Amino acid sequence: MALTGIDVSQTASAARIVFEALRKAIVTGELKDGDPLRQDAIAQVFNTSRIPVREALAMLEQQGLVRNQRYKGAVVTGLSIEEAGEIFEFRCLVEAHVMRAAVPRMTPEIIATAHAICEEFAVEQDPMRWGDLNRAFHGTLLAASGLPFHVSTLDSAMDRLDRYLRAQLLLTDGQNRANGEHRAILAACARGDADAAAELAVAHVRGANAALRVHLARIKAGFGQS
Amino acid sequence: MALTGIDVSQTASAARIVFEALRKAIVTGELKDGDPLRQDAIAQVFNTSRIPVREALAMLEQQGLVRNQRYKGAVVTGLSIEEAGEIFEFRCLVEAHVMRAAVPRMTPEIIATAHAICEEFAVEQDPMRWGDLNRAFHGTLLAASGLPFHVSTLDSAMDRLDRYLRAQLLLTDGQNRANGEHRAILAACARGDADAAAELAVAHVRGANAALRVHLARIKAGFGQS
DNA sequence: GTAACGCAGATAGGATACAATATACAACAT
DNA sequence: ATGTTGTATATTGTATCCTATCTGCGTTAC
Repeated sequence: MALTGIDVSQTASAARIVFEALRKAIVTGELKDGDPLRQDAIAQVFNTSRIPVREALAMLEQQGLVRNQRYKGAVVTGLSIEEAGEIFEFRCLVEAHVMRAAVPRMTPEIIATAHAICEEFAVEQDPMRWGDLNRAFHGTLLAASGLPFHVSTLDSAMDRLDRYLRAQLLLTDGQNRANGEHRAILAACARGDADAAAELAVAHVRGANAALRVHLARIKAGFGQS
Repeated sequence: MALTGIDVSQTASAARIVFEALRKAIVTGELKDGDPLRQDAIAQVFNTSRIPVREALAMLEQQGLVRNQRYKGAVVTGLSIEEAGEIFEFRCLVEAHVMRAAVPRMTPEIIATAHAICEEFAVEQDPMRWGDLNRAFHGTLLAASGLPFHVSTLDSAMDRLDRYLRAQLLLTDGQNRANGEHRAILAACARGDADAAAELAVAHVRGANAALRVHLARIKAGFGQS
């Protein structure tokens, strides 16, 4: 028996595929706040029936990405400035803790991987990929912590914030700033300075929040309208 | 038109009812780790079809309370000692932060409500209600923080831990200990000492974790078997 | 003219029916 | 006896159909 095969049982159900696709579309901002999600339309896109779509919407609601109103349908949930601010503070709190736990456990391989992502981020031309690379960078470092519950909670928080972060990266000097801060965090990790890495991570998150507030305030004041 | 009525549109869908009922059954320990959840059986219990049941199971999976395996069905997820320990530490981290934010915002009414729950907890005979009262106590204080995302995250963490806490309350001197610690926390809140309240809350959570570890270790060693 | 009413189309919720897959067990070959 | 294979049954995944509810627009009463 020298036969190599892939685990067929892992083939995802339609519901899971739809869930992941919708999740990504919401997180990246492809689907915007308040956009209605029509079961029929989604079912057609994925060439399936509405049953798996409904399961996907139920899951998205649990993640806080969608609001479901009986007999009215699902819409993408937005965030107020206040809500976004709270979630940023949550990230600061938890990410600092996780980073402190992660630094002493980082192998040279992890540092190298993060470094590669960092460099790719710096030279990437396509703004659509910045968000992905940003999350990959943070995810790589945090995963070393061995604290999967904390990390998954941060992931969930990031899902709520990511569209706003992506928008902010595009419209300001965000990419450069993020790039510099990522390098500083990585350097602290590489020299094993957990406290510095945690502090830099917090500053990084707070900076993004501040930039975002300015950006949203401008839009609200009518400057950002197209 | 002096007619008062309730918002009929809030009548929950079958999926939501099933979700809440299963969630409560899992959280309270009525459904135990590894118990299989048969769609047909659940549908019969709630006198509905399998469609809403499947949506409920999808939601429970997002909450981490259930694991769904394609064509095999859903089972209640258990927690290893390590996983439970991590979630306890998460609670310590977040609850301390939320408590610090909550104390300066606590009104006399909130203190009074928490006090009433505390006293009810002390004299309650039915062990099945201890868990509910414990959560109500913590929830009342934390809600004052005005940090709904943090609080909902803590709630989700509690959902994962609660069955173990309830079991531990039953088998040790847990109720007395919890009761004393609750009163100490409440006293700190009442005198506006946020730092003390946060520290006491952390000690309270860590104590529960320690008691639980001892309890689980005993079971593992064969002492706790019936 | 305005506001209430009613109807029609659109859309979500749910039940039933069918397909796909897993599991247990019996029959069979060795 | 043991291991393999076929088959029956249980269970999950999905499609289709029906029902309940919402929404928008035209009608009508005042």
